[in-house]
Amino acid sequence: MTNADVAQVFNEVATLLEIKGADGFRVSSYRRVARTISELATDINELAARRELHTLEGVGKSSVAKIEELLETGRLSLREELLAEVPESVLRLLAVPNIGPKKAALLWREAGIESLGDLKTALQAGKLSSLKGFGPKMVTKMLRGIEFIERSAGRTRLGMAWKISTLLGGAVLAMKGVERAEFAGSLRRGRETVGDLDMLCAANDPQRIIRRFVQLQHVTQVITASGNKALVLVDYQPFGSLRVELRVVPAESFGAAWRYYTGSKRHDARMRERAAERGWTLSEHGLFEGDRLIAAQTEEEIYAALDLPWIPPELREDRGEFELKKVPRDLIIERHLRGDLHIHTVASDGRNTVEEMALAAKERGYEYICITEHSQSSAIAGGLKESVLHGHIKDVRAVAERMEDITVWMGTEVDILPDGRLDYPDELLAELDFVIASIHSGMGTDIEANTRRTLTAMQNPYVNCIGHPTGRLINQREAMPIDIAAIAKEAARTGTAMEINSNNYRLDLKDEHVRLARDLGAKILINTDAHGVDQFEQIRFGVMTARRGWLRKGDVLNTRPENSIALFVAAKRQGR
DNA sequence: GCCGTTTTCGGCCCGACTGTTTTCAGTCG
Repeated sequence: MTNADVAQVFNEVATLLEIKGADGFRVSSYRRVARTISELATDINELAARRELHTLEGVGKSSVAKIEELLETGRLSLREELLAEVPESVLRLLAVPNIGPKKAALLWREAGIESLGDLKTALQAGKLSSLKGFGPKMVTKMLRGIEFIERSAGRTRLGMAWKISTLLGGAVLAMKGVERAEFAGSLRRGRETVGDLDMLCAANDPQRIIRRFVQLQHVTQVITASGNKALVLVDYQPFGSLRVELRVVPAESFGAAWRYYTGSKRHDARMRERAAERGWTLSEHGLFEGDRLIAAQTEEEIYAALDLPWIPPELREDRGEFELKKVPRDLIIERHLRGDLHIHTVASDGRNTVEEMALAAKERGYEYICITEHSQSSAIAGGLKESVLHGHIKDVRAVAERMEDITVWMGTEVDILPDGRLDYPDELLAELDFVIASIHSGMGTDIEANTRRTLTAMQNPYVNCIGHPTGRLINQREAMPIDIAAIAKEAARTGTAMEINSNNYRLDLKDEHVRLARDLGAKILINTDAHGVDQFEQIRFGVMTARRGWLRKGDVLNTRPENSIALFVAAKRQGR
């Protein structure tokens, strides 16, 4: 079992206990164990073998025994006992708004509801009106919630949410009387997906702003609107629809509200603890000692009052940010990046020419790019046959000659074949400046086979980077099971970088994997995998992901000048 | 279930909102 497997079981047990009505603190301790394990840089099996499980934060005697049981037998008797009482499908009811553990238990016990489908049918038929907490308003809300779940499959990709937020933010800022408007929530923290968009604005006349807001052109449904807030559904085609919550807050306490609604919930909980230790209270209105206001106007003031540096939103996940004496000044930002080494053109499945891509990159202030078309096995993606690649190398070199103020390298995104060999011979790879190797097909379910396949590819002296290492497509395709820790160690050993693919469908490596890989010594490359000039801007999402993985400038290969990249390649080829 | 100790129990983050079997439990963030 992997760390993620163990964590999932603990999470499931927590939810099952919650439905059964177990003590809330007991429930949270299971969640805490799950979290600790999922964020662990070490293999849980190793820790268990070394008898060090008890050293983990929040893991006591009882959890040690349960982890050991899981690792030894692959099963957990507590989980099985609970599942004998509560069917697994009942867990999914919790995704519906206004249904928590209590109502889920009620639905299942009193009405025999075991799935979302059951619930929808029963709600529509008006069969639940006798149940406590299922009045007409609740029924309407729940039905809308179920429809939303069905329509959006849960969460929205960061890239789409970003587009919508930009458009909507502009509309709100343009309203008379709005002094300031900002987004909060998981969008601000740069999470790969977003549930609802949380938006804040500062204005004196909240009711007027709310009235205007619900009448905006793209608002298709008003879910609630009262006083200083509104929850609406907005629809911006072709990007899609999303729920947006706007709160109008006073400018004097904007920082308090922004911090609060940015979350994460766990980060906020830790902040409240810190406030409580000092006998203070912290809320969306500010930091208070009794009735006396200590800080509210800016986030910085609040953090400072609690003896903390201002913590960047991407770090607010309670993953160790409270132990920081100061936030690293060189935490990665977009401006640190000097180039992009994963770019497609019309020669394979891109939409722009080499020259167009190079000019667009130069426009962004990049010093270098690398053209990396697909290889012959990726037929659907217009992969280049060996003979065609020879010609393309000449074409790209010719463009490179002509370009001023930007270096254009020639590379490839070569397929990693099922046995770990590459889709081009070494002699051909040797002619290229930089080689990304990626898996595009035959992503198996066997973690050992997948891992071996990638390890083998990394051992090739011409492979400089593993592209999108897990192959996931957010909301579309699961990540293939692969041992990231093993790959990161080998990456560090062989001098191979691991990619953060900034495309908002991929964001692969994902945040926790980024941090793990960094901790194990791997260098990271943040690329866009741009298939057109319009996609360079997606680098933003890769950088956010990198920040969520706590990367600093020095951890990222493409913050280095071009000669240093060339040295990185040469060192591996020469076996240094 | 965990943790720390004033050490084997008692506390663990908490305010706002909402529907409503009207006085608060349940949910949310």
